[in-house]
Amino acid sequence: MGFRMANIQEVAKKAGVSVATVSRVLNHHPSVTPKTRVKVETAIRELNYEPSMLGRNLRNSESRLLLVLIPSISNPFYTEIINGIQTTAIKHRYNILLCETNSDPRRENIFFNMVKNKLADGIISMDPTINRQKLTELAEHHSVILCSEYMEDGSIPYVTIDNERAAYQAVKHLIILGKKKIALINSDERFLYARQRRKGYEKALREFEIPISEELIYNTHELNFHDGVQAMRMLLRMEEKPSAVFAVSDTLAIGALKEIKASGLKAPDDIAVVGFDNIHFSNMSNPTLTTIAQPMYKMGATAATMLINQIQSKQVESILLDHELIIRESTMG
Amino acid sequence: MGFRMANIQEVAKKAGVSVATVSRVLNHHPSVTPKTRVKVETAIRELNYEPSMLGRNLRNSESRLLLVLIPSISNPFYTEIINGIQTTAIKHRYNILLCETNSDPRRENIFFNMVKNKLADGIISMDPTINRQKLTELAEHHSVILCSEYMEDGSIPYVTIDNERAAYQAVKHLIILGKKKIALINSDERFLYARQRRKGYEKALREFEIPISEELIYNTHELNFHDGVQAMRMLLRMEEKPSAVFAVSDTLAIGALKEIKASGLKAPDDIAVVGFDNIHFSNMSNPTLTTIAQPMYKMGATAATMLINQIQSKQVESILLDHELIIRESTMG
DNA sequence: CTCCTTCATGTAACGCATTACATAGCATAA
DNA sequence: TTATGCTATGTAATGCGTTACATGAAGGAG
Repeated sequence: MGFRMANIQEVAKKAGVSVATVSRVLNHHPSVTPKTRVKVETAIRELNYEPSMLGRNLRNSESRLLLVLIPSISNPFYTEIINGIQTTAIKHRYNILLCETNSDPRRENIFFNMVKNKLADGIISMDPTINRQKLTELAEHHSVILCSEYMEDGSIPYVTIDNERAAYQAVKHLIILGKKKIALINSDERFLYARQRRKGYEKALREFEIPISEELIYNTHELNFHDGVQAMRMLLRMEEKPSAVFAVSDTLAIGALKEIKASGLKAPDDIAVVGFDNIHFSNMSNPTLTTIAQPMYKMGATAATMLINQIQSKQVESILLDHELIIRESTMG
Repeated sequence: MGFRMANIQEVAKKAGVSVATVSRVLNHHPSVTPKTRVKVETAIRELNYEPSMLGRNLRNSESRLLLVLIPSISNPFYTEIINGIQTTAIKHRYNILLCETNSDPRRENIFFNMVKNKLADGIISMDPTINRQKLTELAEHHSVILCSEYMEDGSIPYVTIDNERAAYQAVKHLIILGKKKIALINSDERFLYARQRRKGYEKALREFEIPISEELIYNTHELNFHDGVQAMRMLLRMEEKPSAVFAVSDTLAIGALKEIKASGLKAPDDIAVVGFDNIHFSNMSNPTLTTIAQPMYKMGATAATMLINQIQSKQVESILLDHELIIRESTMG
């Protein structure tokens, strides 16, 4: 594999011009004679030359590459967001690289370094487990945008939804359907969104004067289907079973549905279920899942736009996007 | 954002040594006095210096970054493979970057260039729509491994399963259950795996002297849930409905299941369904899905090992891994 | 005391493209 | 014809780390 591509000097030599002229041809400078241009272009073709991104970045401090940090690609929640990022980036002649951190700090570091070293022009982070301090440090001198998950101090621009209000609406929907004993399957409350959604849950209960019971709140370790099954299993062990469940993610909710069915109960009549995220599969489950839809594509697109603006030294402001409650069979069979 | 990290010369100056010495300290060269080492390390700490990957790559032709090309991250099939790649790569001190091509040739090009330009050390491609010619060209002088999808001419090393045999077993399973009218929901037969799975399907039918009917073969455009629904809908319009379906992907199969249920039929009694891939959700569908499990993690891990070996100029051979038929409710309720 | 070895450290070239500045050449006007 | 301006092109510095080779000093052997 010890192969060297032709470089700019070889092209210059072959074309009988200087490297500067070759560079000018490459960059479509106006001040090149058509005759010279042809000579250079011929040499480029003959040598099969392609300019090195490495040399170019070194000189320009620009790679036109954006990094997108996700904790795990197995979470379908990110799919549409990435779509939005990708499409927007392409439109502005940027490319994106997906970086799966698996919440491993060493890996984070490498990606941060890529930005520091001009291997990438900026980062969109969707990783809630990221090292806040390091990211904040990075953001002092480089372009960083937070997407979906964010930091409350607000020093890094973010785009997200109003988690508290979304959770509030989801739970209110259950209450209006006549459900009183509403369980919450929440994820790890280290995460901001988890704390906010819990707040919304409690707010709805309080508003309708339903007592908040710690027994009805189950915190999972991760967001997998299996965690949902597990959580529901625990909730069904209660003497007086819940009549509704709000799960902070669709994967959890689908797991809960599965367990409800396994225990011989029926959704929504015995237990109604609301999820969160409106992932593709929420429409394929049986029953189909009532859920909160985040404007994921738009969120991604917005994040990308913000990042590109920031790279171009424009002022950017954090944005809250609207969500939507999508009512399906799991609450209104 | 116009910020410059300290570079090696500044560290050298501060420590009162030459850049060479700093570089030696950085690379743990033995020939540095403990005293000098301390001086340099202090300067590094004080300046908050981190070596530039850019300069280093430029010089070393090594980035310790691997590219993983996937057509679309929305396909859960890739999740476990990527896991395997990632874990193996990390073990060898490599990092991976996920590149979603969306089958856009322009984007492919950028990623190919990253390799040509030493921004990455090699590529694992899982994209069946990739430009074969360009990839073959790239592989002449750079490290490339194909994973899951491959090219028959064999000039690029690959790791995959025996698709024909897997399909054969899936269909044989249906036949043994007493099903005679077995439909095939295949994807676009431009793809090698699709042609191979069809071959296996036909082989099983022939072996049991069941006539092959073009009517029972439906080709989808993509692999989405919705394509599966659509395909099943068409198949259910037939006068004599199929009594079993083999779908070449779980997402298609789950779509088919959904449509079967929607039309008032029951799986597996009326129509048995077998999928392919054993994605996470195949265990959550209702009924759970009989499917072919590919050793995805192992496939990824193998691909990564092969790539790293190739980067280190070792000889690598293509590998066929074993698959497994996982029997669940959709064929044996 | 001199010569040679050994080891720590320094010097400078290299990899690649960009671009400010310099220069050559030509054309136009006086 | 000479001076002046303009344009096409070239020269060389720059960004950053690595490493072959050079150099210097110190220590040992004679």
